[in-house]
Amino acid sequence: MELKATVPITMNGLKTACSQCNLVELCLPFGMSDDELNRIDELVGARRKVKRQQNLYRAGDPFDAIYAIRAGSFKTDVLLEDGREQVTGFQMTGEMLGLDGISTASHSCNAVALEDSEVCVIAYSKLEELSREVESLQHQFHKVMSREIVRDHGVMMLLGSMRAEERLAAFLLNMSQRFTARGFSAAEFHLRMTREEIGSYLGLKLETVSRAFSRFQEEGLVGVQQKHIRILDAAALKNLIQHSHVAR
Amino acid sequence: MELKATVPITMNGLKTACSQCNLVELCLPFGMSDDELNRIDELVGARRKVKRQQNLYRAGDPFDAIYAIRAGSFKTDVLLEDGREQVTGFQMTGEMLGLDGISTASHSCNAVALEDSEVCVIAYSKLEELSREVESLQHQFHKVMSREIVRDHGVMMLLGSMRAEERLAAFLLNMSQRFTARGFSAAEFHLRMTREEIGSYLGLKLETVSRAFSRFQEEGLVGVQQKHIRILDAAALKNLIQHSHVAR
DNA sequence: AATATTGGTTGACGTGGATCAATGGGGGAT
DNA sequence: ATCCCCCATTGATCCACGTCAACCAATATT
Repeated sequence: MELKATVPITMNGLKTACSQCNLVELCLPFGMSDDELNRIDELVGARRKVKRQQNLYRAGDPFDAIYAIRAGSFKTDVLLEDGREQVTGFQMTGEMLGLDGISTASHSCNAVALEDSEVCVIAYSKLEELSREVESLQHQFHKVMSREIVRDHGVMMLLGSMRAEERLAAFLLNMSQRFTARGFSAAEFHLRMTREEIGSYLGLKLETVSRAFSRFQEEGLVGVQQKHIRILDAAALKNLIQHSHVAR
Repeated sequence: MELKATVPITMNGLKTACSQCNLVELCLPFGMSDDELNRIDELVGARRKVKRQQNLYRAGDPFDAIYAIRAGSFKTDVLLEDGREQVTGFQMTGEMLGLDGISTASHSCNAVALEDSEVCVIAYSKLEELSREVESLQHQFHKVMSREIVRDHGVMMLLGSMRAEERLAAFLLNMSQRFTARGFSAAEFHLRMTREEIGSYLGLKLETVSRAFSRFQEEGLVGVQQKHIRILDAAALKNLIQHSHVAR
């Protein structure tokens, strides 16, 4: 899933500037002109590497920065006192992490790397400062937050109104679409999360996820080999979601 | 649930200024100084009345404003093509509606009044403009959006990891807390939504909601008379959520 | 006041997904 | 390269919640 920069590495080592980043089309600076891009180049203070299974931040940590994923992928989750975990999302390159922290100035969930990853650290104070000056940054940031809200509503729909196989179908189509946006195959990809994490995200037990995968395989909708997925009949998956046989 | 303005009505009819509004402590201008309040008085262009069962906006409507609830209450929902409805939230006075629209410049859900209500219309372009000038407005707006994200994660936890009675307990405690914040009784309140709407929000069928209410009543946790609710043992309700007997 | 309509409660029964359990593989660690 | 533990799969059984249905209460309509 690692993306390599297509621009030449500059002399002074690793440049952290957004203007030099090939993820610009997926990330916060989406749609900005070169001029605007130059103005926000100071936004990313540093990069930070996070090893697989390590936390980028934990619930309760003081909030002072948001993060853009430069390479790798993450999950976010919330924990109940009794140990129950709810995965609230999976994030890939170009997506933002940490928006939950603005509300109370401390993070409300955990962010864990699903593989060795790297993020751009965006000091929140600097983001507010710059987005008062750069209109396009302000608007783009608002869009990112709003998109997160819309995405969450979609997950609620999944969790509240869909059956197990519908949930998994929606999940797979969503992953496929996001891989496509990153220039990878829509039909063939590698999941970085376990069946248990998928299950937690979809409100299902890992056995149910596994069985749904097997069923999709039997019916020729997808090819499943552990974490390697091949979408064989995307149309049938879409159909499954909208035309569920059971009235709910 | 109707709140009356405690400030005198000004001569020139209905003043829409935030500085004149008694909901300032719950709403977007929370925590602002008088100076700042005066600067954002132009934010609210108009008020709009919405009758019970009517839409404030629908999914697909072009987005140009967000709304602050002045009086009354709303639900937001998303519909699947096959007719399934997922209620994504219930909103009361001082809370914001329409944030979902920023992302694509068109609304992604429906907002329906649960009773005759009134909202303040905040032109989004003006909000962006003013929040470039007024730092506290900028920050407060970001907090409002972030809070929505955190709330949504809480709902995912509900839907993905909790049992029916836990969900209802969490819902009741949440309602109680929000009524308290508005100066109403924490122990006794009137729900404006039907069992079916509660069920949709909690990912349950209306019969299951009804049975859970009855069970809480039997056990002396709450008094239930249709939509009128009395919380009799809040501690027991809290306990129910964190210490579920079933390991999930 | 009479009637229609919508919303809520309760019972009987069915089922989708959880739980419990056993068995194999793959990939990370060293 | 090898080991071992985590992860995935699959089967058998169970149960929480959904479904179907009847009935009643509350509120709106005339």
